[in-house]
Amino acid sequence: MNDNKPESEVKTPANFIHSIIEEDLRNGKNESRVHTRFPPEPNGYLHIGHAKSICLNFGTAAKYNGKCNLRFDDTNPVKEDVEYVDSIRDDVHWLGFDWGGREFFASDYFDQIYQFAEDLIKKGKAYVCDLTADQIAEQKGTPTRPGIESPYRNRTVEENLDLFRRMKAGEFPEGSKVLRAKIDMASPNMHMRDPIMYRIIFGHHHRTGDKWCIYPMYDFAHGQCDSIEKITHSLCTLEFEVHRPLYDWFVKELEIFAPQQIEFARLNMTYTVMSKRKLLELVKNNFVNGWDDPRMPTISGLRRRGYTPESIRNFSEIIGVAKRDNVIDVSLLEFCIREDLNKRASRVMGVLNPVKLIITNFPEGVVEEMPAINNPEKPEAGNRNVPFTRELYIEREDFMEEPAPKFFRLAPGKEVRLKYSYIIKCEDFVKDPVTGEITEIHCTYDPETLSGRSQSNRKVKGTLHWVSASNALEAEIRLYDRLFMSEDPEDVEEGIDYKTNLNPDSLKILKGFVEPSLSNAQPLDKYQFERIGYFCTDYDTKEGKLVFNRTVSLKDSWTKAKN
RNA sequence: UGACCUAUGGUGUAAUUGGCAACACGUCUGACUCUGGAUCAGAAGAGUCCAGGUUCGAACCCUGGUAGGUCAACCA
Repeated sequence: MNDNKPESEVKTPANFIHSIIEEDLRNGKNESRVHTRFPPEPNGYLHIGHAKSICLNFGTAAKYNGKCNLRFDDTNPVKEDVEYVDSIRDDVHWLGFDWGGREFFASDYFDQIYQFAEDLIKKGKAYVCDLTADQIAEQKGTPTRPGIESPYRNRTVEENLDLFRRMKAGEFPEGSKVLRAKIDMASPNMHMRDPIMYRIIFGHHHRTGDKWCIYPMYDFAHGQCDSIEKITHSLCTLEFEVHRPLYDWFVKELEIFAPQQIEFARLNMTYTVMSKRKLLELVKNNFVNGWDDPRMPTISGLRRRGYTPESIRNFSEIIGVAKRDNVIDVSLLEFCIREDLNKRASRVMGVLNPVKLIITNFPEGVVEEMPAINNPEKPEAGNRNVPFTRELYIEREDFMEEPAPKFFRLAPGKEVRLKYSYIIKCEDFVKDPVTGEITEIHCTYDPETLSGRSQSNRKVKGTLHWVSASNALEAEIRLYDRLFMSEDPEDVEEGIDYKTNLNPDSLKILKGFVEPSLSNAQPLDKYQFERIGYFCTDYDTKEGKLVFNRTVSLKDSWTKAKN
């Protein structure tokens, strides 16, 4: 019973990261500051897994009155692109987070990082190595076998400094030399075996252009950037756990501000893939229609699908943060969007798979305006009128010539309520003699069953949605389903490609009809098509052409009972 | 045959630091309903990876196993 408690007093779910932070706060560490960062590499679009990280980083900062920076980790010019920078900014912003002008790029710090490298050389902790990539890999050893030391390991400080400066000056070809940290080739941690700090790349950088021909590796950039920005808690995913000793080593040797790296388990979800590499592959090979295809787990895809920022933030909250590997059931994501859209989406009527229904005792040419409630969950959303006429379309599925048990809908001789309208009775139907398809359903209506009239409270088992055949708008309906058929698409036998698990029916395009109130629907407007599901207007909608994407279906106990 | 990490209902996350395993999703009932939606009421489902130990008492501590994950890119 905390109905009267202000939001801030409501207990928020604890996680191990917040426990660590609260401990730090108690100890007055970092002057009790909390400063996080979200550090994407601009080499792809953000996905729902990033959303988890974004919500964690920005959410944590907000919770402890701290700050969160947006920092692009752009240390590899051959993979990165401004297109991605722009999409990342849009997505983080759309999710509802603001970095208050603290938008940084690792490349902003290249001068400083270069200086750090020289500092390490001068301390005798780094050296220029002339080994080839293959040789370095070879001499690195394996997790169970120690590596061997590079023959260049003991060059003098002067020689190293000279060589490194000449690397910077572009005197050596790509791949001919690297700068390595001098740590321990026998370390059980592979990352401590004289890791590469700088490599030569003559690519064009999206921000620094051709200024540099040497670029720092992740390990010699990330922690340094964190330190420069005085990040207190550097949150990252589990695979960086083994990098932490190196992260700490650089910070210690450089004698610079020491952020604390904390690792958490990345998000996995059923029926989808989450690696940028695979998502890029799906886009590049046209298995989907771009990064923002509504079937993609990208933030832009979810947006186009009709997801709201609130639902994604809530999802991130609900799934929690821990260190064990996890696979979240997509049904939880679907629950989050249904819950949100149930409260906010306007109800409308749309018929996806139409069959004509004629009310034989209703006058021709008459249009009756039926008042309809826009959102029963939100009375202030008001009402609208829906035109009712003699000829309607109803859902083909809502009629059965020979009704199955517990089928509460229309069948010969049966009565049903037309939502916001009359109770009708099925008198007859017309069937195509060749195809066997039902082409027309003939009904009679009872005028006294309209709201407010004498028989309006009569109970019938089923209520159907409908549109007026003469007034409805044609619309393209895109029904999206899960992208993959198997729960774990990547779980394939040796030699089998995960793409064989792609769901061939993940997109079905229909021509349907919607009520005329939708004539002015704008892209991303969200609706509930009564009894069917939540839909949102697609970007492809333009004057005279309506396109709706199905976000998620309504829970459907009839379909479930049928099977 | 190394290092590091992890192990709690079908799924995910808790358990105020040693005190009767809780919440959410999902599943199943029933009520209500002009959405087979929503809402409401209820149920089933784990004895916490295994084996020992400490303790009046262990999901939490100790010992030893087992299983899974990560690490050998001039990627991040």
